[in-house]
Amino acid sequence: MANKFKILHTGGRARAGRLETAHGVIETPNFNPVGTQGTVKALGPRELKEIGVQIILANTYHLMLRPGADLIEKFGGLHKFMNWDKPIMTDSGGFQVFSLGIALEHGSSKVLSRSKNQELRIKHEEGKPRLNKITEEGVTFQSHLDGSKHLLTPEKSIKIQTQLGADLIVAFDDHESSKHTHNQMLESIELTEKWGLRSIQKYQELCHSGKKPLLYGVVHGGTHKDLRVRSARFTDDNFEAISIGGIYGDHKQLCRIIEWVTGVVSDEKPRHLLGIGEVEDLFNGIELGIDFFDCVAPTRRARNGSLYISLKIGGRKENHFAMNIKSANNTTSKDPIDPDCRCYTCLNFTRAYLRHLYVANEILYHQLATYHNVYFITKLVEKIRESIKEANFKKLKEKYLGK
RNA sequence: CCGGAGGUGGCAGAGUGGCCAAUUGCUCCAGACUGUAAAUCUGGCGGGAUUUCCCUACGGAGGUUCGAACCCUCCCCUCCGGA
Repeated sequence: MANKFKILHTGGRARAGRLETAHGVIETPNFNPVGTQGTVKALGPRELKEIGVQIILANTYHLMLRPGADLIEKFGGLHKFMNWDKPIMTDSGGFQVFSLGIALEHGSSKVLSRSKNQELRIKHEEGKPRLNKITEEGVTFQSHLDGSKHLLTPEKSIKIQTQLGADLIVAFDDHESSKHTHNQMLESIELTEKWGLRSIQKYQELCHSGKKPLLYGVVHGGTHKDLRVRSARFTDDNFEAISIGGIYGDHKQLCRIIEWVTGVVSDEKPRHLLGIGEVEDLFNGIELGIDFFDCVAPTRRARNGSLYISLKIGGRKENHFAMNIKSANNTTSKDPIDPDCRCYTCLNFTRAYLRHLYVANEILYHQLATYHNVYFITKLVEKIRESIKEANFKKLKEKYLGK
């Protein structure tokens, strides 16, 4: 039977288990590399399997706009389209639709701080702000590709996700920034709840076979404890799987939010922390009972020259366990990125060569760098999984993060 | 040798009397990155004190001027064309 989640080991709130899906088993805790557009940037399925990646995350928003859900369905679903026969999770598109428009108005730090100039330029060119409109029905937004207008609703999101054939899907949720008042946040989670119920309804309408996907509800509530708890209870009451979204703030804030949610939610349901996946957060999240993570960190960091390194050569939370391949001191380095790493990149290439590839803008850099980072995170989570089985988690965490 | 063009910060290349320590691009240096509009973005890039500051600088040496990268004279060098 599909979608069977089983916890096999626990240690405090931390747990290790397995989730069965139509496309195979995922061992938990696990990390989903992000493959927004039906590809983990710079890595093919062959490399992903070689690394040991068990699941990837793709995105409803991007795929509905290009190449379109109907087209992918005609190819037999996303698995066949991209030639990946292991589990796929799709995001609902809620986050993108939010970050592409609403963020501009409300000033979401997560989105705005990084693309302010770009946003402003586009705003100027079009002569009007790109605001997305939220109504009870759904979100009207403009495509980032051609400016065309679209309406995304819970029903549409679920429909698209089933067309794509994902194993794990996410209910369509509303997003508010961390700066919102308690009242505004309350309104937001009420909308998320309504949309959640409509997502469930559509899901039940479309999925009845034994191969039906697992539907995650999304817990929101910003940094307000009562709202997070309320949202968590609602999600637990109505969904078979729990995801936590709308995460803002520092690592400690993040811990608080996770703690509130995992303290309320049923133990036997899988829990996914949306969009989070720096090393420090993986340890903290797992300690507090998270089973799944997805994050662009390893892939994006790789492309931007930030490569993960182990404790032995200076990896620590302050530097996000990463070094910068661009640094001048790598120019003549005959060392690999990380002497302890057994990945293809580290076994075969020097820092000097990788730096050269980066500086020369060569495609191979992206392949080798992304391979390393995804490998690093995948193996780290593997190690964490083992540590839970062997009741060593606390020790391992202390080794990485200190006391 | 004659004619023509030109010599600006690591490179290319603006500026042609004060708002120039000098536009811009590249290189270079550093940093950021958490449900990917991201092979992106931000900052620095003569030296020193390190709020409006000082010094050395636009091939070299003089000169004109209150003031010159910018005008004049001579010298050196590069490129193109002709002998």
